[in-house]
Amino acid sequence: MLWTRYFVPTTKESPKDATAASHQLMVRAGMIRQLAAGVYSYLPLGYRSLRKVEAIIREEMNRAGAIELHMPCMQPVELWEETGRTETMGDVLLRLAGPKGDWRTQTCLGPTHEENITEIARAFVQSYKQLPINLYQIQTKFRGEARPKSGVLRTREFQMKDAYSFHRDKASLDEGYQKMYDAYCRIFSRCGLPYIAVEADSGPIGGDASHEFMVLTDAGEDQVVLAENKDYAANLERATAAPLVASTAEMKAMGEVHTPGKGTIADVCGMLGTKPSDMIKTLIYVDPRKHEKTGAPLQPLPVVVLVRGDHEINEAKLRKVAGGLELADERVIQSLTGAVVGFAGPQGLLAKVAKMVIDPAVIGMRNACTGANKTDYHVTNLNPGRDFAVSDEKVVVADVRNVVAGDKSPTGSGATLGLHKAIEVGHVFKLGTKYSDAMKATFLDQDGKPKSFIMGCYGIGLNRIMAAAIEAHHDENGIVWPMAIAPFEVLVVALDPREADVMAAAHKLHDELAAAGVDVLMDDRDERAGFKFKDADLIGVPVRVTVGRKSLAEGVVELKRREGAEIIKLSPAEAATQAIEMVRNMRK
RNA sequence: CGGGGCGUAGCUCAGCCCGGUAGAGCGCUUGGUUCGGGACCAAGAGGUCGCAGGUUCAAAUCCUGUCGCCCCGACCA
Repeated sequence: MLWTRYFVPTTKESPKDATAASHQLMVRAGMIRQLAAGVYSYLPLGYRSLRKVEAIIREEMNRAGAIELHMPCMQPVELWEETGRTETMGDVLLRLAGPKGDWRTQTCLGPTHEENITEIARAFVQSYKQLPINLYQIQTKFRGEARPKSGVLRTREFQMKDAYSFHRDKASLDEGYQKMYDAYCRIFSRCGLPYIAVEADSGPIGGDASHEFMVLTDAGEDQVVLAENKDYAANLERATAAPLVASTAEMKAMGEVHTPGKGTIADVCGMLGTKPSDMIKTLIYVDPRKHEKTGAPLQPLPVVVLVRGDHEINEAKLRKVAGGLELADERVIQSLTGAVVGFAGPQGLLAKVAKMVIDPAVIGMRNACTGANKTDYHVTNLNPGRDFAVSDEKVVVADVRNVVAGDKSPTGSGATLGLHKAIEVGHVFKLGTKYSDAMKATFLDQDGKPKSFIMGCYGIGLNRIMAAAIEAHHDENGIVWPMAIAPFEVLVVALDPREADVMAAAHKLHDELAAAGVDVLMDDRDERAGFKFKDADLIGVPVRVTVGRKSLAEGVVELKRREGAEIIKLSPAEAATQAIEMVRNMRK
């Protein structure tokens, strides 16, 4: 491929608002172009790379025994009503607009395809003899993301590989899940990603086991908890820590202090000189659900949640023990505690609430400080068990906090946990029968009885793989592509395109490489050397062969890898051989 | 959805406060000089100033509305 005959619109400047390195570099390298918020065109260079990612995924999925099919982007809303996900997906589900009663209003663009695939299985898979089966597709997904960001890391339209497996029993699901897990490891390794697999929360998609494949980088939006000895890795939403050591301090007499206007933990600590870890944070939640007809709240009483002052509530964990709750507004808090926001404490509240959820870290506290349920006052030396109940039918003691850096690994190894930002590039779930039950998708088992399919589902974000690869592999000059997903494998730079000898040698190199099956691009532009080297580094082709007038006069060309500074001078023929060798070694 | 910011040439931005001929750099075209790490000189092409109303003799500039984009937060296979 000749650069002058190709289309690589590189630029020196990148959009001011591009903060992620991958975003800046993809724009500057002429790989992508934004059309609308969270919507991108893939220009030839970007598309070549995306197609390579796709090919690797396809190969590995096929190798793992999955079968490719293709489902529609355009789907009837009715399908989503079968599983109640019009509700749970909310605005993420993109619906077409149209006049009332028009077919368009009953049509949406698919954000994922559990319903679609389950419908297919329901129609065609009737016997246990057809199981297990894993069906996948690589296809465009649409999601009404509230806030697209970081270039192609979070978009409203993106490419996804989604696979769905169907099983007759748990053991078969476990096997299928492990097969996908292994396939994912191979895929991400081949793409050159420094990934880790972490335990994950399955979120609204449901199911009981799940792993996310993460690439650690500050450009990511997810938070991963990692033990320093690597014996534990989990998404923050899901992560737990070893129990904290309970204090054995002697209980002191409770007191009350005047803390005018000090409604936050930081304020109170600043004034009283206590540590946040000696405070109890008292949060008031309400159940937002209402009776369909009357509009009255299903649960009129609030729920109180206690965590230590230096800890944060983990809403996902809270949802599991107390259902979907929302933070109460000022009015509810005032009427419950008799104080303005910022002065709530657990003492004396139990009778007035539906439930009190206490984080175990709070149980282990002694002589804590918290709000006095009286505006501008706090209490000191509050003791769980003595000053408020920690066992009662309304009390639930459960881990509802986020792990913090410095916590210890839940494996018991004593390893310290740290927090890291990460990009989620893949996610595998054991779904169980959530969708097959809802959609009455059954097969006849050996005993002649209908049973719901036991399902798994497995997603990979192709665009994120590209972006994550760039986040992990770039320097101040540009992208440093892993060979397997580089848009081109070798760049032949012809430095003096008006010299017949140079062009003849460059063309010959180009043709030899191409004939050997190497993806080769030749920069034949009539530009100055520096300009072409800058572009070469920017687009990050892994192997560069420079053909220049001076060195050619000595009978050599220059071979250089994008990573590393070493320049090898070789005869053109030898350079071709070595470049081909390099490419083969680096492809994996 | 809450808070903030920005829409002026293909790109990055100035001009707006204080109304009066629409600008710079990069990129592009032509000619010349240069030629191994984003060269230089000269001459050009290129913009209904997001859109719609309003105020005014006169609006990129002031007012109102609207659309789009970005950032922080909330949300999130």
